[in-house]
Amino acid sequence: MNGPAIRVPKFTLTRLPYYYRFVCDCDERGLKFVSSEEISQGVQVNAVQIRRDLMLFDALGTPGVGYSVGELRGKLEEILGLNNVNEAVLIGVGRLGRAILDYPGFKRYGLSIVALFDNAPEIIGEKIGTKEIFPVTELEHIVARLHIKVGIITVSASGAQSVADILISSGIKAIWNFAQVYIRVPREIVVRNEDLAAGLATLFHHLSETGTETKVASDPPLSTQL
Amino acid sequence: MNGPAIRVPKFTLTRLPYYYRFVCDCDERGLKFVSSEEISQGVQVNAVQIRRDLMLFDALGTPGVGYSVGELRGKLEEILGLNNVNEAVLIGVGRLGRAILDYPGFKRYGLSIVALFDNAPEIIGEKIGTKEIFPVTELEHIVARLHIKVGIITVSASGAQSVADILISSGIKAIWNFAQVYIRVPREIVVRNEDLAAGLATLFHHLSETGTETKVASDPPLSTQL
DNA sequence: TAGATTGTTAATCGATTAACAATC
DNA sequence: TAGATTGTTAATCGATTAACAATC
Repeated sequence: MNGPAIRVPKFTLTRLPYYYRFVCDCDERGLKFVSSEEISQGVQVNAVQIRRDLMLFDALGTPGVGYSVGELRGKLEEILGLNNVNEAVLIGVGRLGRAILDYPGFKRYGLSIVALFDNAPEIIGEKIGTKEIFPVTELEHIVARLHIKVGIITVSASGAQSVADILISSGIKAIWNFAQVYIRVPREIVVRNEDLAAGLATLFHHLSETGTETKVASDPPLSTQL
Repeated sequence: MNGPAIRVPKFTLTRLPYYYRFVCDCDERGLKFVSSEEISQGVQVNAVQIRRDLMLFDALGTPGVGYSVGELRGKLEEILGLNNVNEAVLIGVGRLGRAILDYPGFKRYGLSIVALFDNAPEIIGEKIGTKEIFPVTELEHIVARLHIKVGIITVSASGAQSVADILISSGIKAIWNFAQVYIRVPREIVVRNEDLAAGLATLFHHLSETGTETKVASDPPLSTQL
């Protein structure tokens, strides 16, 4: 499909979603072309960087004109894997789980949460929208049967690893972990440990710096584990 | 207080919260000393990197022994500005706002949300725990009077910039933005744009890569704007 | 054509890691 | 002392930016 196996720089990948969001906005405003300089303004990334990043994926523009908005959008969707619907299960239907369940930003990304799980007997069977909450004992079974590839963990820290283990043994490929612990997984499983508190800490650090020095943090939200 | 104005590498700062979490865990387990190698295991960061990062802040260990858990914890708290209580206001008391309001990870970080704001008449006056929801028209007034330094934006994308503008004009110093837009602020204000969907996108990308190549993403959640 | 903006190479910059003497 | 683990320098690696010819 692609040439000689592109090696994507770690940080390029974290910038792509921002380009994507900006290009979607352009698209919705009806723009046909956009220059790297304009994207640069919108996402706070150097224009050369952007051209270079896009080049890596053969998302090419036209000299003197810029990038076709429609084409670029399509290309980014392809790179980011947004064309296929990504089915997921979510474990832990507390407040955080519920917030994620209707976080507006996911629509664009083709994320579809197809089943919910929790341990608390009093909410099992409850429906949120069209989705029923199942007991965690059903997790392995359902994930395996529906061939779900993504698991979202929103349980407490103490329960996270065991949930992860169940997910892995039922054939999950990627885990998005919001619990306050690092979970350990085999090499072939993709994990993203989302630690909101860590973001907060860096914010506080900047805040505690005195006057002039304060450089502001933005956020290609960064990085990736091996 | 400090010597010749330490210049902290951008990424060092994003790793610190992870060290902190690990060291807290050690502390709670009653450990007195921990080596850079042990921390390395726990947070998935090279041990040399850790020693170097800590060195920058004069968080020194003892050769042959390791780091004093208590001392290191204290030092990290100081660096991350966790000793002073950080008062914040939260604007937008929807599901996301409520989730953040009781996200367990914040306790450690001295974040205290002291007032809530929303526009929806039907929830104004409602109390969440001990905190009342005020109308957004009161925002400027209250922030200024209480000298609040941190604002958390959990409104929809369309409302975010105007909320930010109000916060800024009432003297806020830092903004933690969960809305799906980049907000623009003056240079001296610290912003962290938290885009959960972007995290999702990188997860999907890894997922769509074929077989052997799949290196997993972890996440010193990254980065900082200028 | 002249002006704009691209793709790409080369130069710079910063972050990571390897190596090791110093220290408990 | 011997063993462990540090602090720190030097070497490597990768990411960013400046410069510019090629192209529309």
